[in-house]
Amino acid sequence: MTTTKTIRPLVRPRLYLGGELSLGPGKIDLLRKIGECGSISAAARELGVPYKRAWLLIDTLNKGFPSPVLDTAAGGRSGGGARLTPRGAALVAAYDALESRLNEAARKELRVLTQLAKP
Amino acid sequence: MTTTKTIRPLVRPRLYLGGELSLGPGKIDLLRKIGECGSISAAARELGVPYKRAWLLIDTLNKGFPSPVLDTAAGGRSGGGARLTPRGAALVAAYDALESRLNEAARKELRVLTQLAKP
DNA sequence: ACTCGCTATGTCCTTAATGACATAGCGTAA
DNA sequence: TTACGCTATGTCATTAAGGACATAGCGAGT
Repeated sequence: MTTTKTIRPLVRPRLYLGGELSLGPGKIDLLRKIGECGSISAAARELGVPYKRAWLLIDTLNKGFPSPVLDTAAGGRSGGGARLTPRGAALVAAYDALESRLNEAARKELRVLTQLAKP
Repeated sequence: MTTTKTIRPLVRPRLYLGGELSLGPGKIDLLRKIGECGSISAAARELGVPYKRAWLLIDTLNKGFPSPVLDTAAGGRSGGGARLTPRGAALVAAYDALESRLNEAARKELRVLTQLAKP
């Protein structure tokens, strides 16, 4: 195995934010991709998931949070699209901060665990 | 069912330790319980999971790690039992250390996220 | 008016995950 | 030598999750 430049985090937390609402790497990656692509369907294509599934994930977020994470529009020349709301963007940012914080903080403990796995 | 005084951490990481081997809260809790109870079946009963399932989880750990996480014995007055091997105990300890480290380190970021969920 | 690409939603089928139940084997103590 | 409580393993049914398709509606541009 070769070394990689960007270190893939070993810890990608799934958070339980009360009730039915959970937030893990899948939804975050999707959300981020939608932000980049400007539409749910384009993001779904790039991530290789069916549109329906992507939409469903977003729907749980929109319903779970007090206000939607996406602004969507149907119709128009390009068919419409989707953009992150301030809350959606804040979510991605907060998750990213959390993730890097966790991986930084847990370096030592992770080393112990990976050592236990392959000595 | 017993009540627990300790606060349930918001972050309970699932770790991917290479290949098929993953380690999350379920297996750790089971392992810990087995250590307390001295048998797989007693732990399974207390956790409310079928023995088969508990055994299966342990089996993946025993196969995934270079040496087993449990010492088991069938037969005898009490029917036998199971005890954590040094590796098993180290696993639980390392996971606990990781978990508390993560929750401590990420307090601020977690607050941001929970705020986003319920304002 | 028609087209296009998107959002939004319903239905169905297949497959993976899980639980329930059954059973064999073991060894110590009575 | 019998009984007991555990480990270990197989089989089967049920359920939950995921994917594949189908379809309606929208609206700016041509």
